[in-house]
Amino acid sequence: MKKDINETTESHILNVAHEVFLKKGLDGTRMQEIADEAGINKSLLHYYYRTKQKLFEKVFKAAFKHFFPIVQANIIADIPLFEKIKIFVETYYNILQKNPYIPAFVIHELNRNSANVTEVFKSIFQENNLEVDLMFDELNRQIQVEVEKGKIISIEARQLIVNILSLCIFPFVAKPIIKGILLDNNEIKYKAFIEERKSAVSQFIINAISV
Amino acid sequence: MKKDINETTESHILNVAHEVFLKKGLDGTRMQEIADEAGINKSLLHYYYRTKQKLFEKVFKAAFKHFFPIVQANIIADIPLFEKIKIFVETYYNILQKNPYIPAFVIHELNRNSANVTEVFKSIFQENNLEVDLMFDELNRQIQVEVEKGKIISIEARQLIVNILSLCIFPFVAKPIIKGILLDNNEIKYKAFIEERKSAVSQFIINAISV
DNA sequence: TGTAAATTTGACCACTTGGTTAAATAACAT
DNA sequence: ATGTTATTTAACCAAGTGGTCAAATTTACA
Repeated sequence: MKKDINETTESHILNVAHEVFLKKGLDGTRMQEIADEAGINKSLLHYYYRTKQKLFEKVFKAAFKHFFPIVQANIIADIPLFEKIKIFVETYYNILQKNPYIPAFVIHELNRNSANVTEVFKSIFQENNLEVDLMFDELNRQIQVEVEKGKIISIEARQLIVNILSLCIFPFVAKPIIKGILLDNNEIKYKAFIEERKSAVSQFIINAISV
Repeated sequence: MKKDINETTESHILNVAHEVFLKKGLDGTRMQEIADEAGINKSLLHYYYRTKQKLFEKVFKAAFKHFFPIVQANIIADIPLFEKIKIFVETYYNILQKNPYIPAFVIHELNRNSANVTEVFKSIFQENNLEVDLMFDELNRQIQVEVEKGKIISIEARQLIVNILSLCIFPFVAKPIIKGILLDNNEIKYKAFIEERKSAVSQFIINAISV
């Protein structure tokens, strides 16, 4: 990875580390490889970030924020439910197309080290002033209104959100399987497959909850 | 892990290796740890399995087969589509509840080393005499019949299968997130959340494709 | 029982790993 | 120019790492 002319060494290291960690994970990454990839001496990594763990945590936190991006803003937005779903799915697919490897990375590292997960969550939610419970209360209320209008079936907000996220994220983390088994290992077919889902998935969800 | 009295050392090693690899991944696993966990000398691992890579491949292949278990048999079964979906989802959730960490493991290792993925697929499909294309042709035909009867909307078999697998598998690979963020880090709530999905997901899917 | 084969072990090795340290260089203020 | 600080490097280290090997032990069996 080339260093931008107006980029500090410190942030350049972070960019390269992001690239390598995402591809190889914490355990699979060597400090030497990051140094080589960044075109610098290995000691410089430690000069700026002390330890591998600290460098990794910086990268992980940033990646995690990408993983939970517009979720909250969209969920509590004051727009009709079906529209909300459409916008969410399309926005999320766009983000994932730009950052396709983040979900698999985050999921693996969380499964690998679920001990301090909660702390990471807390610090991120505090920084961004997120209130998860309120978010779901709000969504549940909106759902309830539609249910009483007889427009949709009853569904718990958390289950709905997990369904939506499943349909958005899984095709990216399972890319090797989908592409390799279902799509002749053909990248173009995979791209088209994903592209089709941008609209198909929201329609699928809306049908699923429509009465 | 305790060795069964009527278990050979060789298969005991494999069981322990399975346990450790699943938890820590290829890169995160130390041969010494497998040896300790199995209560044997490290040299014995090499005696039976030559290298770490070879031991890993044995474990991975077995895990992968669990990941793609009844899929095929169910897809081509001669039963009504809606029933097929119900049975599939419930069976798959049961398997996942018994092997909750296999999907995340397989997904991570595939993403990490997509080079020889295709070979692994081929050898597994040959061993089990699977014909993916025929499988989907069959399912597409069944879908087409229902479409013409005016009972369901048109959907490509591969997209439908990916939707189903997404809704089944994702809640397991994303367990730390779902449990940690949505469910107060409460294991019982998570268990209940999954349990509810066993029937809810198939209903969700059936609604989604019903006309 | 004796002995050949299979199993298991401890000692060892070359190499890699994350991390340290002191010295060298560049940047900068006076 | 000169001293001061920040950046960068090369050399090095202790603790692992996967893997080997010869010897010890157990098992099989004639």
